[in-house]
Amino acid sequence: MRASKFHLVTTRETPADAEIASHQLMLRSGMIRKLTAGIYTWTPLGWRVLRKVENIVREEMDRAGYLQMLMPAVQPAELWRETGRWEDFGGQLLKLTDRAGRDYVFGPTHEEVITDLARNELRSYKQLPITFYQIQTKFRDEIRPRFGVMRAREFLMKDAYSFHIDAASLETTYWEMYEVYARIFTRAGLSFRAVRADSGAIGGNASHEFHVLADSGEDLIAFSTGSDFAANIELAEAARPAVERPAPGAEMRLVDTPDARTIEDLTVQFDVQPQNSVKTLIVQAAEGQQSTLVALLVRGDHNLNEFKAVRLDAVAAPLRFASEEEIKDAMGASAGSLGPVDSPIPCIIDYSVAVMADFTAGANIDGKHYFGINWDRDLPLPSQADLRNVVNGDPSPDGEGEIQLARGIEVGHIFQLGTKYSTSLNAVVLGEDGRSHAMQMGCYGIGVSRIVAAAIEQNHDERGICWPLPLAPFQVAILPMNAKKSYRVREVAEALYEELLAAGVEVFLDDRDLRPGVMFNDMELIGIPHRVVIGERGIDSGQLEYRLRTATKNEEIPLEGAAHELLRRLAE
RNA sequence: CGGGGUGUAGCUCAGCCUGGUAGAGCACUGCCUUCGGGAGGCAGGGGCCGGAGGUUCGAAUCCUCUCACCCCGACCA
Repeated sequence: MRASKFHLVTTRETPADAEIASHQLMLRSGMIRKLTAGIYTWTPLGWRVLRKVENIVREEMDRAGYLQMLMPAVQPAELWRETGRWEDFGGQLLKLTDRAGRDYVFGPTHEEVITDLARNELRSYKQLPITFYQIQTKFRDEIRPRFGVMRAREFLMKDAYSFHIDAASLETTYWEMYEVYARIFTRAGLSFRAVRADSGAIGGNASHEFHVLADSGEDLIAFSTGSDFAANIELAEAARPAVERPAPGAEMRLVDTPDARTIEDLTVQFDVQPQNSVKTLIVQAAEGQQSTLVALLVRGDHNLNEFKAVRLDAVAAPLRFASEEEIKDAMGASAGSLGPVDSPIPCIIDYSVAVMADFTAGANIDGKHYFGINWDRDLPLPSQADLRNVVNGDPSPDGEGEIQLARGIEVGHIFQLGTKYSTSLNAVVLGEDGRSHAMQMGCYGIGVSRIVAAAIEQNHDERGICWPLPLAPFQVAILPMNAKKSYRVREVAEALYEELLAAGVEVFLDDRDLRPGVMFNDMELIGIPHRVVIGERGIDSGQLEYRLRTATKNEEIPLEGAAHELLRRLAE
């Protein structure tokens, strides 16, 4: 590609509304343009990268024998009513109405459509197992789209669906897909981690997420230093403390703490360590409990894990924190002065709270805390559960090694759905036994457009993007210095360009006749991995200046046979 | 959806408090000089100041209402 024929529009200044590196760099390099909140145009530059990701995904899916297809983006409401998701999917579902007043959705996912197809097409276990996939635009009306294409409302997704006669077959395909995903992210040149995940609202048994590791990631993932344990923090169990509760060492006393509403206030104003205090959180109780609210207690330096909390029988689903008024009514005190002593509502404490002694908690009297609380002596030990997020240094739940936390960007998610959709949509086949069986299903997603942003998060520096070679919009940039004045520079640049082009290399010739600094900065911003500079000096000495985007120093390659040398380096 | 904020040229922003001819830098067009890390000069094009009402002789500026976008919280590829 010649720069003069390409649409390259870079900016020096960072658009005001871009927060994270990938969003800023995608806008500055001109890869994307915002049309409206959470909806983006991919320019020719961005589209080249998006297509690279898409091709890797397609090639690996095809190689595994999965069948590509294309389903409609606009789907009739009836199907969604059949599965109950017309109501259950919530506000993220974009609903449309046609001129006759019929309802539709713009597909946020395609379980309904594929299962409808499957119930009409699949009759016999002999047709199973089978896996379909598509790469298509999805729309989810996110409450708060942000970070550019990282969390867009309209986005490109690869979604796959598998159908099976039994759970064993589903499991086989599931793990096969796990391997295919690992190959895809490896080929894309990404550093990633597969972790156990909450199967959430989609339902089903096993589920794994694939995360690209990046400090700006919105998810926390936990993995073990001593084993292959890896899980989303939502799911990672906190090991029960191995220690016994120490004997009481202090009297319980009521202390005036008028200005202490948070654990931090307590540690600043009094001689209290966060790990020796207790946080009391009030949530809605499940139907039929003795009280409408329930108190959840975690150590002051721990955080409540809402996914664990909501799974407790006593707690209402979905999780709802009590309002200020509800707290005041039930407890007689405001948030900030709550605790287990004389609590009018049931308490559930985290395992780590059960082994605390001489600890501090609110007194359920505004502006007062109890210091030196001890279970059994001052109040009965309440029921216990795993309520908290794991933290760095916790023992791994499998007993091998310690927990380390890292930030990740979720780019893939695989689920074993079971028969959730095949049952509600009556997708059955005849088995070997001559009877009808609801098909077992799996579903498997990859955020194709999100991968582009995630790759940038993981691969950039102060100058711009550093594409992994498989994702780069162009592999080689040729920068002629002062070409207008130098016939030789033009000749050499053109010859090298043509030679690389003929060899099938995606090469970008910057023939814009700009000042060198502008070209260098543009090529570094858009992240082309290999760069060759052609100038009079180099031609005289028979050497061309070469540099890898991620390198800090120039190298020289011989002018004679430069194309071959570049091809060799590209193949490395 | 709650809480906070911003809307002035393609981009980054000033001007608004204290009403009186709409600005800068970058980008864009032409010419000249310059030419190995975002050059300089000259000349230009481009804005119903988000929109609608109101106050006023006069509104980007003050008031009311709207719309859009961004940030902080719960969801997801």
